[in-house]
Amino acid sequence: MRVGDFLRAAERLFAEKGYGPTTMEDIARLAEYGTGTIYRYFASKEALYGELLEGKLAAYLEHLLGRYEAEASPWGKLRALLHGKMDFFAQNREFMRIYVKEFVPECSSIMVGLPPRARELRGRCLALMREAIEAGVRSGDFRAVDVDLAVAAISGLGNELLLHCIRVRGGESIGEAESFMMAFIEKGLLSGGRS
Amino acid sequence: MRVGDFLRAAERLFAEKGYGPTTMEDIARLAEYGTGTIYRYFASKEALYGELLEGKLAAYLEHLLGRYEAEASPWGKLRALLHGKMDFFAQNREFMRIYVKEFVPECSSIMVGLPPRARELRGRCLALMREAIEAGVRSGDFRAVDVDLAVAAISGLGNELLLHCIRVRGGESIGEAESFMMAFIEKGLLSGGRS
Amino acid sequence: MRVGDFLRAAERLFAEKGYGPTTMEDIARLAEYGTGTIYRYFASKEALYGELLEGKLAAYLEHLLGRYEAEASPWGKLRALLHGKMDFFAQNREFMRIYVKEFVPECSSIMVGLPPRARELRGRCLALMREAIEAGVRSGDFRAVDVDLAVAAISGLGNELLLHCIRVRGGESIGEAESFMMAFIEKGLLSGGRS
Amino acid sequence: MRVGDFLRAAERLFAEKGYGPTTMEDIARLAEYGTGTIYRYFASKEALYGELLEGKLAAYLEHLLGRYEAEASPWGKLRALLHGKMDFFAQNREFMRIYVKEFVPECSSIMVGLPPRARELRGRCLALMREAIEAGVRSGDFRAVDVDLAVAAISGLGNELLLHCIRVRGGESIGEAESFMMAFIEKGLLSGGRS
DNA sequence: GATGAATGAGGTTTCATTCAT
DNA sequence: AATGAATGAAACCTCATTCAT
Repeated sequence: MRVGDFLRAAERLFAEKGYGPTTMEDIARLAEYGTGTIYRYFASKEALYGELLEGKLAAYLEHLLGRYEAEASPWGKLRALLHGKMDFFAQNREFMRIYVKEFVPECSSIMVGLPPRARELRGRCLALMREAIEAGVRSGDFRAVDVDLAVAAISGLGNELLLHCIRVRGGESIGEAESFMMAFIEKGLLSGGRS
Repeated sequence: MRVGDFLRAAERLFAEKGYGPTTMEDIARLAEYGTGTIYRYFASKEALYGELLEGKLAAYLEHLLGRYEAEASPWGKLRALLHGKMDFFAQNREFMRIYVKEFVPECSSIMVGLPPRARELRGRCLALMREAIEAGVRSGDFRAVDVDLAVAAISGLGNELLLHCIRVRGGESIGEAESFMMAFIEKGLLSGGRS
Repeated sequence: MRVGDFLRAAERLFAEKGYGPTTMEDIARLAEYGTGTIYRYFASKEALYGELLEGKLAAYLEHLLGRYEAEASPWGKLRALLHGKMDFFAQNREFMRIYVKEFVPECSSIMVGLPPRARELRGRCLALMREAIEAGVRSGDFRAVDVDLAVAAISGLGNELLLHCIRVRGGESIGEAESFMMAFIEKGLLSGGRS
Repeated sequence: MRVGDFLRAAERLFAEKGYGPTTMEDIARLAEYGTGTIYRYFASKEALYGELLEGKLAAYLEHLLGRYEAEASPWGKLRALLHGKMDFFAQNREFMRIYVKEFVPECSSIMVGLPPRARELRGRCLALMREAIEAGVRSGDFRAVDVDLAVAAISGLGNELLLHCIRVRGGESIGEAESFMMAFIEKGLLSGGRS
């Protein structure tokens, strides 16, 4: 399908060079179509970018939801989300770079112009983690933390670990990073105490 | 000083709109100079960006070093670094957005073009944390974790918490976020165990 | 062909105003295209200039070669070259101005930036005359002169005569100038002696 | 004298880089004055260029006139002019490059904007040669040539020989070139005949 | 539907000239 | 008188978008 060809090409180029430096001609050439053809499927460069984000985020949410709902306990749900994240991005490394650039610095003015649906999807992904943590705090499984801070901390931690795996280790050791992450979230860094 | 005027204006605009969408005319107008004047102080837009990063990172490193060296224990050093980070970025919110955009997704191709000195400074900031964690692991104060993963995790966690504070709470509650972060790094999220 | 349109427009404007004062917009307007269109065919202003020189010099060399090789005697060859020169530039008056500006003052620093192929072509044109004169000196048909000086003298003499024809006489009397040149080269200016 | 400092600096830079690429700041720096100071002595870049040309051409005319008037015979006058030319330019090599660029391709449109006095001075230099040749033709010392063509030919020949000397031989062998030129003008290139 | 040549608005950069000091 | 920081017009060049084929 042509739409998919363009999205795939755009994903690769946006991840490699960033949004600005990527030209519509680059995308068309990589997708092996004429430049003008893109405009039959996307209204503009911005719209193409928006649809790319939306599509990927929808897949990400789907990916998380299945695992999330299969678990009952808060800690199980949280582990499912974290595993799902590592899993999804390990298989979508190009998208990960876009995702991080776009959402990590989700400060007000930067988001201007982003399609509302992409925002909403991203919000629903985060809401799952919020739910899990809230439940865990309520049930006493987790410490009595500020839930929003916990969501932010765990998100950032996971993103950076994923980037580290790709950056330093060529993406080979995501399993190891995941184990580390689980232990870190469970027990922190200091030794002693919990056996 | 003119150089400072331009750097301040550039910092604000790069933080708000990102590098690409910010024009030299924007910067000049905000600094209240003519467009051509910038070029008496900076060779190009890229050079201006580079000098901005370098200057800020040098200040950041300085800021960290003082606190870091004043502490003796690994946990003290790590806390000093984390406090120094929150502190510095709380006072340099605009730079923080640039910092996160630039360094969080430090994947190979994205870094191309960044001035080597900025890279080096950033590397030295991270090296401090690496040292502290390594020492803690050696002394047995910290669990026997992979040091690189720990550095990545703690960096990402801190960045995201900072962003969260600015994003959601208008930057008022950095102290609270810092307390949360310390406890999270110390003990993790799960309750029980360590008293 | 578009490339040709641009080359023709550029030739005319570079000849009239020189390289610096001619703008890409001038060229585009004269060629009846939009400014940006030039860049689909030429990488830069410099590249356009280079390709213009190369194309014309290649044609000039071709033009000379045919006549040159058809002659056997040194004097015949030299006359062929001189006639070929007058002929070619009479039909390429605009290029002549560029040629003279570019190659007459072929002093080291001025040549910087000229495309190597253009230099080479120009060198091959001069080499033909050098060959002819060398042969004539060897055969005794010509006086025993320094060949390099003779090449320079005859080149400069021809260039200036061509310019004179265009300048003063509107280019109508190139035939007359050619006759003068042949006689001048043959016998010099002084009367008496050779019958 | 400041005016002289600026003219000297401008001469050197215009000769090296050409008119366009030379900036007023370049000139001021080389003359060791502030940029703005130039404008106390010259109305504009163009005016500076014009005055440079005028001054040099006036000196050139002076240089020629003395030698010219000291000779009585047409051939003597012509030789005086040619020797004067080689002499003057041998001592004013930087100016020579400017002179050639400016006057060799003296085609209508290129001269637009040149100060009338510079044109006039250049005209008077050429007029001397014209006079000498006219006299020689009238007296029968020279062949019955078209005087204008002869002036053009001899001018171009001399210019190119001068350039050749600087280009190829580093300006060391102007004497040799002058001898060649005299013989060439006298007898042409072909052997035989006149002893 | 598909194309890719054409476009021109807009960005970066240069530099002759001005003017407050 | 001398300066050099400041300027802004104008140059080169890019690229998202259009549209005739």
